[in-house]
Amino acid sequence: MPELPEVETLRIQLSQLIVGLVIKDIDILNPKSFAGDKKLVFGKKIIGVRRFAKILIVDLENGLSLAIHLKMSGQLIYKIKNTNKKSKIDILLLNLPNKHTRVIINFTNGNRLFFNDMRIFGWMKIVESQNSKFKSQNFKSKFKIIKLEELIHNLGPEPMRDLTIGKFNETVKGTSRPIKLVLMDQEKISGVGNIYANDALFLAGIHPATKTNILSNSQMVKLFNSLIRVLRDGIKWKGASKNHFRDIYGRKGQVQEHFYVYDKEGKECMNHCGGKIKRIKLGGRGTFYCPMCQK
DNA sequence: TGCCCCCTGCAG
DNA sequence: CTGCAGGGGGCA
Repeated sequence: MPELPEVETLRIQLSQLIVGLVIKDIDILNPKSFAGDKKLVFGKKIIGVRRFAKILIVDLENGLSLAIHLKMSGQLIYKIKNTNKKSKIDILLLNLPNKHTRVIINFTNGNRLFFNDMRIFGWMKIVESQNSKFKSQNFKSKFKIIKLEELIHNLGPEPMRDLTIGKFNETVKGTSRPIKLVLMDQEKISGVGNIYANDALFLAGIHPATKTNILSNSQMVKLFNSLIRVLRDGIKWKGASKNHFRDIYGRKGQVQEHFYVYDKEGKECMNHCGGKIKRIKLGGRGTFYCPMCQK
């Protein structure tokens, strides 16, 4: 579920909460959700939290990292060890672990990080970080350790961090695929998923099925600016929680209150153009647009 | 480049 | 019951 803004929301929160903590041990409740030898990170301190597109990287002091992908239904929720103080946040978290909890990271201070994932598409993997001093032969491990580089080297540039309008043109041009599929193709542009692709195309006034190579320069400029805008607003509103997404405290984001066309089939277009939002299927994914405003 | 699949659960 | 869900890997 999470796209770039949702994962970025978690990265910001996690970096405030878990950097400096030491992993005591890890409970793997579903083996499909965790890859690697968990013992390699026991007793290791967390030194940073990074994000590459929709992948979170929790860096450890020994040159290993925990890579996390939430896919469609993953949640990361941090719970503080029993406190006497009752905050609103505690009330939200009364029942964890729950039936969808797949992994629990236990820290030496007693706090815990819960990885919930209803559909079991998401994963946590132990990886060797770039520039790490970690030597795999020092460990008797039955698992081959993946390099972080292998996980991320197919990712295209991220719109906000890596792209200008010129580079955006360069990356995207030359294909006749529908523009929406190109926006969602992680090897072309990384971080954009179904919600933000739909809404960016609405803001840009471009029909999602438009062949990419017939877009004009001015349309490309508009699209790039729209993309940046929906992603930036997405982070500002702490992600979209139409379904599963929760922030690190278990709270919903606000983006779903600001959808332009996503999930609005049959509703009046918010431009008051008189059109109603249509839903079609593109690349197997639900696609929403205003037939009046998006040509 | 497009289609099926991985899974669980919910709405219609 | 069918179809669908913020993703993406593997296969023709």
